[in-house]
Amino acid sequence: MFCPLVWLCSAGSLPSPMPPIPLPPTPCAADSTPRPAGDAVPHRSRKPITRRQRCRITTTSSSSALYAARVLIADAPTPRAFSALFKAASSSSPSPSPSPSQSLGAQLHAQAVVRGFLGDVDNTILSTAILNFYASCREPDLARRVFDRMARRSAVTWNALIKGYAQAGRRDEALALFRCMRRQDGVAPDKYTFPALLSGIGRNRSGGCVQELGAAVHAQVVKSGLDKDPFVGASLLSMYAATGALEDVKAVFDDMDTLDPVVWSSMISAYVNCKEEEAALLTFYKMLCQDITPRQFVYSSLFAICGSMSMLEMGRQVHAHSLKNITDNDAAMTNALLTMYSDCGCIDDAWRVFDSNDIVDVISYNSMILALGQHAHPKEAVELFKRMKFSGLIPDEVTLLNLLSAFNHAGLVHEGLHLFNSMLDIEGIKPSYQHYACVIDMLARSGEIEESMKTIKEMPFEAETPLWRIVLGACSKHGDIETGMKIAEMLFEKEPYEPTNYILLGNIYARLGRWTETENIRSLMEKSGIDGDDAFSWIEMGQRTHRFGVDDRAHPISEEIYRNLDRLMGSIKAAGYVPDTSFATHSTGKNRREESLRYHCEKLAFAFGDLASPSGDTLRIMKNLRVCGDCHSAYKYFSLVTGRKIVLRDNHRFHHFYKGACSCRDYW
DNA sequence: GTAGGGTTAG
Repeated sequence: MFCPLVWLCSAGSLPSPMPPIPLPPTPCAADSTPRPAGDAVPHRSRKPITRRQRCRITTTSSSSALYAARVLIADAPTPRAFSALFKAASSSSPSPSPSPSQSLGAQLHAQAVVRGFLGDVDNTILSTAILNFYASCREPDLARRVFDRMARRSAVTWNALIKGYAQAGRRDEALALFRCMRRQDGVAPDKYTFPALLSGIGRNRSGGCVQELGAAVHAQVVKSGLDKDPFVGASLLSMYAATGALEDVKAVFDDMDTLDPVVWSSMISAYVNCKEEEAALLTFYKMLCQDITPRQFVYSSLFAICGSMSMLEMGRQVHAHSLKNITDNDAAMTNALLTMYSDCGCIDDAWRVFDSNDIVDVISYNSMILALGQHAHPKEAVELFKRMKFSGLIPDEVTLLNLLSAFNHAGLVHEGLHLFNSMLDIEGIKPSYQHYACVIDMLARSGEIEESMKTIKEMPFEAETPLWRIVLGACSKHGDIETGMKIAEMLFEKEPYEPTNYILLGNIYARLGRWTETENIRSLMEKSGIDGDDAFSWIEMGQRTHRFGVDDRAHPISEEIYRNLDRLMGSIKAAGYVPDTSFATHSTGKNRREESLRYHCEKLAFAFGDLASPSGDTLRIMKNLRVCGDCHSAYKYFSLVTGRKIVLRDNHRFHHFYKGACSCRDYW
């Protein structure tokens, strides 16, 4: 049986040191003779460094740090000064290509060698600073080279190297180092070690028994007496949240007995990760009751909850709350706010947040392009993409995916294919599986099923079942029974218990009026005990969420809702609505099929909203599955006869109904 | 010379 404690205490060995290698290129290669400490390289000016310049080294961007570094080296070229400079170089964010901070660090490293600062046996502090610099740049192997050359290593040295491997996603090497550290005399894991190690376990969920590893490290935390430390506790919470172990998350939190804001923030985010939105909100209220002022991180999590659940009123309240407590702008929080408004169906509010944002980054643009695509504004998405490039920001793979998705939602196949075919040459981004999946979805959805199958065969990736399901859905939409059956058979083999596969094939038969086959599939599902997801819709009204299933009569004012729906159906029929019984999935006669469409959940939700809100108000309705074609038609007429704007969010996108038309132009 | 929490796709 696996024993965490035994595992952690096992005699794992530190990977053997690598052979010595040349240090990073030095700009002073010609002057490579090490100089004793304090022997300064000749310089042009010796202006004394000011207090403000020293401060800038540790607090500001790498370009300011570089300037300050030059001044400081000229002024006080001591090992201690170099350590401070490496700290400045480490503070900027890592980048995959050689960044200014990396080149600055490499220059400093060379200077330190040239000046002989690393020849001294007692160079632990400076070497650790250099090691930490490479670790921060996601270059753990370079950090390891510095580590291997050190005569003495402190706990700080070990911690920095463990962090380097953990943050680069190299969990096993981080763990091997941790085991080695435990065996060293005079060095013991401390409150810095565990956060570094735990972040790596949470980050890398592939391979090994992640939960057992986490539990093993947790046991070591307790053994070290650090389980009450807020930094260690927050790391433990996040690690357990990443592995989905909510009970362990709660146990750690309950044991903490802390008022530390980051621990509360981690707890809220853990609930969000585990899809426990109500518990997250409750924790937020408890946090406020403890007089802890929330920071940006907390609001980001709350906006994500309100968006995912389409709780607009709650979202507005949280937004107002954040305005009272947060004075400094933060890109991530603002981006979360933008997405919250979009997810709640308020694309105009999302625009307002985007336009008023002082710090606009790649994710801001990506989020807004995504929102515009989901709300059927492909032209604006393209304009924003151009604006993004004009501003100097470089689009990434998500940008192109979101833009492709905007074309897909609008059925702009030609534009989508043009972007896809030119993305490597023009934007320098190689299409990933997701880009292929989006294009295949676009082709199939538009009726080009043969072309989509050809693309699946030709793409350099193996198609996964969700992608096949998308094409099967398109076969249902376009009545391609031959291809649909082939895909369904393959899917039944791979996923015999996935209900959607059966439902989609059943829908193909139903839409072609082949009721015998439809019933056969239905009885096969029943015999096999396979249950599909029940469709439901919901609407926020009077600070409450009202949920409706199909033919649902559970609502307290159900009778009034049904009466209103019957009245509305009469009105829209008079205006020209004709029920589309091809969307009914039962074989019973035409009248019964019409009846079965009448009380679909999205129609009930609209009838309730119409009853419960002042005439003329916009109604925002959500559905957990794709909107039914007949309901889509009915909604257009609802908007016509009631004069209301209706925003319907389904599991894929938004439909804006107004004056008898939908923003999707009947393409979805 | 070292540490924890948040945002974008499908």
